[in-house]
Amino acid sequence: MEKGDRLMRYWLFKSEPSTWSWDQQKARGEAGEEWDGVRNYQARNNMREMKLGDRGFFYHSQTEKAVVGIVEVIAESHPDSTTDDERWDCVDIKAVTDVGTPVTLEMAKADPRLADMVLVNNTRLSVQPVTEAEWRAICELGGVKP
DNA sequence: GCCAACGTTGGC
DNA sequence: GCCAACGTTGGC
Repeated sequence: MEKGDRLMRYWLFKSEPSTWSWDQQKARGEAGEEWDGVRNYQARNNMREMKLGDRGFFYHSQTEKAVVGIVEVIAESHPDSTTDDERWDCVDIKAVTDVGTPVTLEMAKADPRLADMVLVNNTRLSVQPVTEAEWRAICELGGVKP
């Protein structure tokens, strides 16, 4: 492997469907959308780690509490256009595919492979890292090719 | 609608 | 630099 190369990483983006839903994300198509409005350092730091082509789960909080889609990072960290505050950056993501069987929080909690997943243990973090093993497990539960 | 968990702010 | 107060998030 060459210098600077790095394996694809996996992430999870959490959104309230009433604020920004998977349908809205899909409607943006290839153009994608800024994942703006994040005002939490940990979540921001995770976005700063993201590279083009990284994949992520799209999670609906509140009413649905389930992973409903898969997204791809199409622009690396840049200033958040919704604020002049220089502290806040964000990435752009586009919808890649639906998760056929939405993977609910309940399902994630019930699966021993996901016992250490951030989603299960730190419910409040809105942008989270996902391990490759967790990625594969969720994809399997959701009926998606990883 | 409530409450627990957590992050952030501001006074000292 | 500590800690209490406050605000927000998200599961139930």
